[in-house]
Amino acid sequence: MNVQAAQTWQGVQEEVLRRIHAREWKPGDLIPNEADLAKEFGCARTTVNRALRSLADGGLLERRRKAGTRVAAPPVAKATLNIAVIRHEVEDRGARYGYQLALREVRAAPTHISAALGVGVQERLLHVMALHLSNDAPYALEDRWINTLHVPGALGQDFRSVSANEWLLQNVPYTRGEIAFAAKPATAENAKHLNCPENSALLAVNRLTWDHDQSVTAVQVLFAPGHQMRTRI
Amino acid sequence: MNVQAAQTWQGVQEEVLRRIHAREWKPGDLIPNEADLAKEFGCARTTVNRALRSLADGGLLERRRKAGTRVAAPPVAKATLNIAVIRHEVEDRGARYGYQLALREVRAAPTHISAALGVGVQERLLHVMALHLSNDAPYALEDRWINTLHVPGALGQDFRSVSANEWLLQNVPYTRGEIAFAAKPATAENAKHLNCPENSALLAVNRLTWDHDQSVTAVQVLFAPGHQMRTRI
DNA sequence: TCATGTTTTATGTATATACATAATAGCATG
DNA sequence: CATGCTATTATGTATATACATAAAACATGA
Repeated sequence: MNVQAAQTWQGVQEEVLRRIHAREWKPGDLIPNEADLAKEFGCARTTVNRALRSLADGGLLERRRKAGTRVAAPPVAKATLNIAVIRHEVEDRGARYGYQLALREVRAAPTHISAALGVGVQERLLHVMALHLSNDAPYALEDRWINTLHVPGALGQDFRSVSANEWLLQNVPYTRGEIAFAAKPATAENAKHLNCPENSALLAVNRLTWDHDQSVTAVQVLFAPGHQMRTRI
Repeated sequence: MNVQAAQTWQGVQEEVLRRIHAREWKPGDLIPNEADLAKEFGCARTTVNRALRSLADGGLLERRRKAGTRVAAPPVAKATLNIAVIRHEVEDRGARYGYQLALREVRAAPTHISAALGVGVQERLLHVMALHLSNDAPYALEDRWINTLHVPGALGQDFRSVSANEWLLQNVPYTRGEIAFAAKPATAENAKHLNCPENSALLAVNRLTWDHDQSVTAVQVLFAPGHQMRTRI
């Protein structure tokens, strides 16, 4: 057989990938154990382990102690989207970034927001709406509620020049969060800000972040019509 | 200082994470090198390397040879979405899956499709449209073009009981692909299939997959209004 | 001053070895 | 026959050691 090959974990990974793509090892198949592969490739088991672990992280292999390693079936594609500061997103596209604060108020939140943030319904929270611009055209509309019980420092910010998006990321840590992607029709208010027809289809990204057991912020970002989020698999 | 701690790479990772969250190491900061951390934690450098590498994979750290390791600034959130077979997606939600083939034809594709697939404009490709149902309600509309030059076997499938989505994943390997998420208004035809008003906001997922340098398929999946894709960060 | 070559340094990787752990398979016992 | 114990096995992890490599820092010479 094609013995030898590379002594690097990347080399092993490549060969394993090749066998999967070539259907030598089909989805669901049990592949040889690490020790055998190490012997075949003429490298240490550690090296094989590194290669297989990396593929398992990527979802292409499934590993269980004693049971062995098998090709994932069906091969799940993992799309990794980078959720960055919106300013950087715009600048990375080579466009000029602009920012406009549309609203800043402190008041009790709608029930679905206070419930999501895990605070009392009568609790007064910081509500910020802002428009992000790309080359002076509306790019995204940010609608955010900040849990001021956990982040009192936000009350001292006017968010007129630095967006809440950016300020929070730089000043308030979070340990976990949830993201949901959906399509929503533009409300009259959305349409006014984004300069698009009412009921336009908008890509909505909803985020909810937590710092340990304290909620930090709930935000909805609505992108201008036609916006795409892209990634490779 | 708090010496000792864990001898496991997960333990080291936890402590490093704690320091980042506690802002002991702020975004942009250079953190101690592996050898020093190993000495501090009383473990091998390999163990520290494993912990830091894992955090770097997750986007929380940035590492460069000689330059050292620093806390990523801004901390980029990576949202990983699992793109699975639609049938499994429905069944995982505890719903009954249904499938209806809406159209199957072989003809020249629109130019944007043939361009994306890298085939001649007059090339006849396999075009399949199908509806995926969840508890008999429309769940997603799949609009797919298959590069029959590379996947001639698809011509022998009628896709009446097994969806192209599933058949391709089980029978045709791919090595890379692109995914784009967007919101689109429902066309009259979309609306008819998805049983929703025309111009409803629909979440659209476009995928283009390749097997080495050969295109495999281009597909657009339109989800019924209100659909969300969720993930944790 | 600038370009170029050299040294230094932090991360990246490979290896042998050892032990830990999860899960299966087989065995024994009631 | 069911049930629980035990041995086996494949992956998971920790360690010392060694060397590779990228990149910054430094030195050198035109």
